[in-house]
This record gives sequence, structure tokens and C-alpha cells, in this order.
Amino acid sequence: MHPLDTTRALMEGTGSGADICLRCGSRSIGLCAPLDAGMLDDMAGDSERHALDARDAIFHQGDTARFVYTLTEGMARLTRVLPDGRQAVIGFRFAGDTLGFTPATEHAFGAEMLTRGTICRIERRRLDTLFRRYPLLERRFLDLCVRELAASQDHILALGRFSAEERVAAFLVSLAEAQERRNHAGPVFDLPATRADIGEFLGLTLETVSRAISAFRRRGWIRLHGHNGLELVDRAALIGLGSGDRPGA
Amino acid sequence: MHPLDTTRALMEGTGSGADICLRCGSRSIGLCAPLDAGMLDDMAGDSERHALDARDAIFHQGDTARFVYTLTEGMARLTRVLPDGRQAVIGFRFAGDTLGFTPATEHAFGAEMLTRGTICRIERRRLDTLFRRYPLLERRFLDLCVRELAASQDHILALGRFSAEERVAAFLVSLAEAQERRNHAGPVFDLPATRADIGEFLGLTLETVSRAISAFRRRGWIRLHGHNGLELVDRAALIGLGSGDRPGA
DNA sequence: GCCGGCTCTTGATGCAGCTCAACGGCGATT
DNA sequence: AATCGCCGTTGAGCTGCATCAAGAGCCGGC
Repeated sequence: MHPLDTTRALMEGTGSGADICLRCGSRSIGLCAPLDAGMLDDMAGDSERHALDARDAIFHQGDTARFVYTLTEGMARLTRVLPDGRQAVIGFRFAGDTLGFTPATEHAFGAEMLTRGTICRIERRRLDTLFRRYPLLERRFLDLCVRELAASQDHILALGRFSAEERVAAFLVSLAEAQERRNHAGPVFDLPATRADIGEFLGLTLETVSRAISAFRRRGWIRLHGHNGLELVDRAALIGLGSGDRPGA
Repeated sequence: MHPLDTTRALMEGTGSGADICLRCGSRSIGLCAPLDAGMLDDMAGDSERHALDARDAIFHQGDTARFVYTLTEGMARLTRVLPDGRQAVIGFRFAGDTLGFTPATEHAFGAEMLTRGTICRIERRRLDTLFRRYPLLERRFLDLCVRELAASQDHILALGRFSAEERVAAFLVSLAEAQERRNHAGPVFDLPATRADIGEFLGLTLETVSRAISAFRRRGWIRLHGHNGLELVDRAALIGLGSGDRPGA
């Protein structure tokens, strides 16, 4: 099994519904998918939509966790900062993903847009009201949460056990799969994260990420199109490297 | 903030109740804490208790996820195996922690006892029935899950950004705090995990873990008592090293 | 008591990835 | 079109940790 497959499972679990989040107007993949019409009306009445530019913060680490967010367009990164200033990217989020849901009073990490996009937010306490009215919604959050936990464990495995090239290969494949799951057509994917972002996600320096990507390019495994375009030419090779069955290890 | 503090938060969240899980007979910290008497009766009727020896498996990676477990005595480790045989310890669990709760059909990781101990297990579908009867129980699982997710993110941060000694220091402190939270008295803590277990948890080799522990001992920060006893002599030094505010980084 | 196996420790060596540095490409601004 | 700042690439050297190896302490079995 691909070690990042649980990420796929998480997203597949959210991608089936074709409901429309009334207020947001977007195809709702995250919050609204398996809900009935009455619930959607309630949520739409309680939520607000906001447009954001690339690099805008959605919320900051330490902010009071007043809202829960759904990313309706664009791509974002989740970051945590250590006391000494070292920073880590904890994850990336795509259109349809839910952000910032926590029972704590403060956000343990920050979220920033990597591209332009829009978010849809609902007050935490209104969501609690909806939980009481629609137990299915709470169940849905529990499932999402457990799946995200499994994805975190995959990432822990990758950080603890994978070489630099293995990590980058796994990342590129999971990025492509995430976009395919969102009905992306064509062989060229978006890669809006910088080398530094990827490095901070994978526990590597930007130079090491750059070298791995160059190596894949030299081997004919990938092709870069402009500064944002990524094409997986030999996906099997990348999956082989990124799946953790290194021959003779 | 200590980067492993969310682990503490997770456990504090479960440590407040003094209820007794009727069938298990143990102080229930995990499943049963904030529940009313009727719910406890229901759960006790549906759960079974088992005694296990050190090294016994509670469940295996890939097993059908038929049960949800509470560790009532002892210490366990959670492990994942990669296709090529590389293994990683993704976490440790203590008395009172809940194990193996997942909406998936299979366990994504295995769990093995590190010490003798007992577990209390309940069938997954009976738990679902209880969820329907007691929505508060489901809410409790959601909170636990979000907190565990935060703990995973701390671990991701440690694996991606911490040096070997920083990781070992953070691990020793969090282990001591976990035992203090469980009303452990006295300055000497249990360290039932081997150097290899710790190394597989922290993404290090057993030799590197051993060297870090020896270095702490030489600096007078810790003392070892027999093969299982650990005393933190200078906890502040360990916290300083393990909290991620390395001076000048 | 003696032996075999396991864990821990410590030393020597090698290498993957970090650090430091230089440069080229591209978009934005004016 | 010129300039600036950011991002990416590549090279050279260094270092922290892995790897390999040897030996010591401890425990259970006989």
C-alpha cells in the first residue's frame, strides 16, 4: 500500500457528494457532502464566504478558534512555528478540505493561502448548534478526523523512515492524486508550493528538494511546465520509490 | 510551549473522571470518564477484559477492526510496517488510553504490549449502538481524536525539525509527564521501551538513542536505576533542549 | 554455577543531506 | 526596457547521524 494512501482515503471520503453549499455557491466537498437539504439551508444561513489572495493568512497560530473553515477554491498550507523561529509546514489543503476544527480555544497552527482562492467559514458555536440538531454532521467530522489522523501517521512514517528522494517522490504522487480526485483533467498538475514549502513539509532543505526534483527530471520521470506545472511521465517509478518498499532495505 | 504539550492536553482531557468501569474494575480514564451511570452499565455489559503479557499483540496491522480497546493497565506501543520490512513505532499508549478506534475496516497499525497489563475491549458495532443512544460518547471520541491529531502534529514537528538529542529529551520529559498525570509518585519513572523502540519512534537508530541518554547521564541531567528506572534530575535542562527553542537556530 | 541470548554501551568509519555560496530565470514595478 | 526581488539550480565542503563492530552487563534456563 502506498504510505500516503490514507490521504487519498480521506479525500475520497469527502468527494462523493454533488450538493451545493447554498451560500458559498461552490461544489461542496467538505462539510456539506452527505447532508440533507434542511441542514444545508441551516449551514448556508450561518456561513460567510471570503475571497483571499495568495499568501493571505486564513488564521494564525494562537488565534482564538472562533471559526471553522472550508477551503472552497485554491490551495493552502498549514504551518507551525517553534519558539526559536524554526518553522514547519504540517500539511497542505485543497479545495473542499475543512480547516481549523478544534475543541481547543486556540488554533495550534496557522493556515495561509498558496494561491488565490475562497474560503467559507462558520462560527464554531453555530456549528455546535448544528451538531445538536444533526448528529450525522458530528459523525462526519469524527470520520474526517480519524482519517486525517491516519494521514498524519503516514507522514510520521515518511519523516522517520524515508530518504530525501523517497519523501519527494511520495509527495509528488500524492499531490497529483489529490488533484485527480478533484476532477483535474490532463497530465499537467499544479505545484503552487515553493521548494522551501515542500522542504518544510518533508523535513528537508529547499536545496535537497530541488536536487531530488532535478534528479527525477534527468531520469525522465517528471517534466516541469513553466513554474507551476508538473507532469508525471513515469508515475510507476515515483510510486516505487515513494511507497517504502526499497529493495534490499 | 513544549512541543509535546498537546500529548499532555490529550491525557489531561481524559484523566478527570473518577468513574469506575464496572466490568473492568479499573479506574477508567479513557472511554468511560464523563459518562453517566446508565451508559457505564451499558458499556460494562458489552465489554470484555483480557490480561496480556509483555510482547503480546493486542491487534495486528491489517486485522479487521472488530473491536475498540481501552488499555487499563500497562504500556503498549503502536507500530507500522512498510512493504520492505522497515518498521516504525508511531506512538506509545498508557493505562487509560483508547486504542484501535477507526472508521476503516482494517487496523492501519498494530499494537503490542511492552509490559504485562490488561485491556478492555468492546465490539465496534456495539459502540456504534452506544453512540446512537448516548451522543455525548461520540462527542467524547471526537475530542479525543482531535487532540490526538494535535499530538501527531507535534511529533511531525519533532521528526522534521529536531536534532537527535532534542528528540530524546522531549521524549523523556513527555514520558515522565504521562506517568505523573497517572498519579505516579516518586522521582523514578518506568522506561519499559527499549532503545530500539525509542529509536523507531523518534526516527533514530538505537545507538544514537543510547548515546543521547549517555550524554544526559554524563551531564547529570538524568539517572538510571536498574534497567527500567529513569530519574529526571535536571528536568529544566531536558525541557530546554526538547522544547524547540534552540538558542541561535 | 555456567551458558546463551538479549540489551546496552562505546568506538571507528562513511555518507546523506545540511550549509554556504554563486548564478540564472522570471515576473512585477515603474 | 531597465531594475529589483524572489525562486530555482548547481557546486563544494562539512557534519550529524547511520553503519559496522566489539565487548560488557543482565537474566533465565539448565
